[in-house]
Amino acid sequence: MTSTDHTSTDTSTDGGTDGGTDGGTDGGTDGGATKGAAGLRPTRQRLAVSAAMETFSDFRSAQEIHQLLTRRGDTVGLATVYRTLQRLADAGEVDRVLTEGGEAVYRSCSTSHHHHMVCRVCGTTVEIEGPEVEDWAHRVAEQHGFTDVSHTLEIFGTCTACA
Amino acid sequence: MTSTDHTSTDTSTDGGTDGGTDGGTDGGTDGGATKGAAGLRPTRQRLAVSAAMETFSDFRSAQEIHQLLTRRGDTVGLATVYRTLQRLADAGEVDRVLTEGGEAVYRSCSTSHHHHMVCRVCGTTVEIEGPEVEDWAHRVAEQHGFTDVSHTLEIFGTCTACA
DNA sequence: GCTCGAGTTGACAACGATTCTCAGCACCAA
DNA sequence: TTGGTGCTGAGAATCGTTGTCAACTCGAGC
Repeated sequence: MTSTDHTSTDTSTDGGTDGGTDGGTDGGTDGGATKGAAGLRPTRQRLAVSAAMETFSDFRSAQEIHQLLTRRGDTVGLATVYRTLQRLADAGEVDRVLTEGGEAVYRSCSTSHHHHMVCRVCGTTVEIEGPEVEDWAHRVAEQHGFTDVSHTLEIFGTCTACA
Repeated sequence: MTSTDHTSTDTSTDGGTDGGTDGGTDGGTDGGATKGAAGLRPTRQRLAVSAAMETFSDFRSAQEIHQLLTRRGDTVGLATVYRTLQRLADAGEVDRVLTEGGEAVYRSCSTSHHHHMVCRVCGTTVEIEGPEVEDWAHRVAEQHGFTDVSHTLEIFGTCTACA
């Protein structure tokens, strides 16, 4: 998994996929998907996905979240789940990270810059701040002449419950 | 992209996919794919892939490497490229990391524990060691009661040539 | 209330990276 | 030569994700 860098001003380099379904219909406004920003509607589906994100603290895949919604009686199309999660991630309200197999998983998170420490057995996830790491990353980048620097970091281990 | 943690003793959690093509025919021996270890043969294809890995220093996808091989006149099947790269990665001879889109990319690397600083424009990659980060990660993990700790870290920026 | 335009949905189709399948090949020891 | 094991690769299959588009929803303006 890769942690999400909330302070990064990275724009996605996957132009081919990020044009996506919503590309043509977006007003281009950056706002929270559920916050009534111009052009964005708080639809039942979006509210349901947002609410579902608050019910777990580990990382879940879009399909898992879709199933969770169905079990809650909040039927939302899978494509809509993906879209909504992408919106939430773009808005910094959820973290999107990748499993080792390349699958995207999501988790509600705080908006400050942080990293994740994840139990490799049960998935329990702890948010961690690391000023030392920020300092180090920027220092190292300067040494090599890199500018506009961002980073991702993830810690794995076995939590006390699973040890 | 996610950096590879060479000192990690993680075993893959993707049981479904890692049984793979080679599962049935492997002797189960862990050795360098090109090093004549018991049960593993230095086939033309494996040698070609290994040699190709030494011709570039940025991260390349399996398909890019496949094309590179073809252009060199070393025709190797795509499935074989994937398999061989997986072998090399398992042996710690190449780094396998994921792009933001979830695609696996590979690069020849040193076997010591290191991280990558990658130019987001041209892909130039610099290997970096970070003892401070190791210390920090272990300290933080201890604070939260995590054991058997590993981590991934990647730095992105714009290199001097692209700035 | 009606119309229109913009936003959005969702089932199904499509995509693309990756892995599986299996007949056939390669190699080596007996 | 035989038998066993390792390996290949083209095409099939897999799977997470995204595209498509008809239909729906909503709100502004008349």
